[in-house]
Amino acid sequence: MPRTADHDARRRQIAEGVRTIVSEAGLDAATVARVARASGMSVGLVQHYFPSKDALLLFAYRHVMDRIGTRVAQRVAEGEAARGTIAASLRAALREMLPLDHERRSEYRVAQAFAGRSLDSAELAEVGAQTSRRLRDQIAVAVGNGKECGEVEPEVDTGLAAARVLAVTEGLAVQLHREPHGRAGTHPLAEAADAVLLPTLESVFTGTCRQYSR
Amino acid sequence: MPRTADHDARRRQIAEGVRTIVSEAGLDAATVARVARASGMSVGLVQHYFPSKDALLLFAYRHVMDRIGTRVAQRVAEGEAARGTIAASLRAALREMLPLDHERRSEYRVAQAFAGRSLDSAELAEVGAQTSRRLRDQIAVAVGNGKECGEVEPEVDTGLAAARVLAVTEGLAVQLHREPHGRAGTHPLAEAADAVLLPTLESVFTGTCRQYSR
DNA sequence: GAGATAACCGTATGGACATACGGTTATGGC
DNA sequence: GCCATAACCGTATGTCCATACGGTTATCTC
Repeated sequence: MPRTADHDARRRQIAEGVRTIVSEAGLDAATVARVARASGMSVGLVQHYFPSKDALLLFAYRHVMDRIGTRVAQRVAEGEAARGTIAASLRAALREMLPLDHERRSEYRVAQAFAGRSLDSAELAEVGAQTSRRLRDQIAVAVGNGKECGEVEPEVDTGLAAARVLAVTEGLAVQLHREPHGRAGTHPLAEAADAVLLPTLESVFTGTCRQYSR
Repeated sequence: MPRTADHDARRRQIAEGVRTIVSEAGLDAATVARVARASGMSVGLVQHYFPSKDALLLFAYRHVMDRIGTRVAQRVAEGEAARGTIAASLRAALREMLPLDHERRSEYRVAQAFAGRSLDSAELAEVGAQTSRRLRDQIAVAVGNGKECGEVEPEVDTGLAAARVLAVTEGLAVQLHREPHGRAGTHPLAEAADAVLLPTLESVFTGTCRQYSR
């Protein structure tokens, strides 16, 4: 047997290169040659791990979106462990989607760039759609738990509430990214984000939890 | 004097070509040659009216965003003329931003494509930011009018409410575009849109108008 | 009706890039 | 230690495209 390499690790390394380039200079700047350099390898090696540039970009997109989805899920889990209210842990999770710091801002830019290119490619579009569904389902679960617990009125339409919460979060992300300095009156970004997010959350989570733990 | 042409009309004609191509096949498909063909003219003529491709795209982006902004303003004006509630005319205006029919869907796709490319170009980003500010200001005016009229409680923060309404609208647009068939339970798109939009509007416009006209 | 000038056309050119490909190197098993 | 084979490299190739450019046509003015 010849020498071996960790294919998955290599691919992730390349995807990180894509992420860096795209977030700094946009998707058009992500040529194979530049991606190779950014990942510290040669053009030929990148070709070795991906059959085409399309496959490369698709993988990178999935990579980034998975990271976001995972982080959101993680925050929800943390919230449950901390035994806070469901509304509080959902708030923490949703904030993971907002471009509030360098890391998340970078991810947001990448997601935006790929969303734009999704007009061409059904495959890319599917990645975005899947991520969106996954997020909305996670929110819906939180709302459902809220019903059992007493934080949410039983007659609330779970799916609709989830759609509304996701909509306000995504829309807020758009605005935060366009105006990173914060609006006239409101000072730090974090406050502005809560000022938009919390009223919507409170309109769904109107009650308080009856029992100590689910 | 030699023969003359309507420069503005020509430029708009070209911008329409861009819009068609981008909405059907994405920004990458918008080569100068294809734009020329789609607008029914030669490559040379397109060059005659735009100094560079960047300038061409910038103009086209402005063109599309202006159209959206104008349509929104128009709906608000219509609502005032009809003497309905402010909430009702705002609802009509916001629906102009949603990808509910072919026309608006096409515009949404173009806006999305350009938003993605805005990572490269500060000029493109500025167009998006301006449009966003314009929309939020229009909403803020509506909320302000609502206060005078009695539809909105005086202690509501106008800017924040506007940001929230815009956020939910933009976020809803994202979801509608990704799932054009409508979600499991909800039948036509229009209903689904209202189901998300109206609760948010009602959380701002809680009262009824005291006087017959402003 | 003449000619000046803008409107308009088609092709040439040079650059950028994705991909193909032949070659080199290192390392697992024997 | 040797050899098979994957890991890895650099360059060649052909395509696509934005832009440059020289040429043609129509029309407004006088």
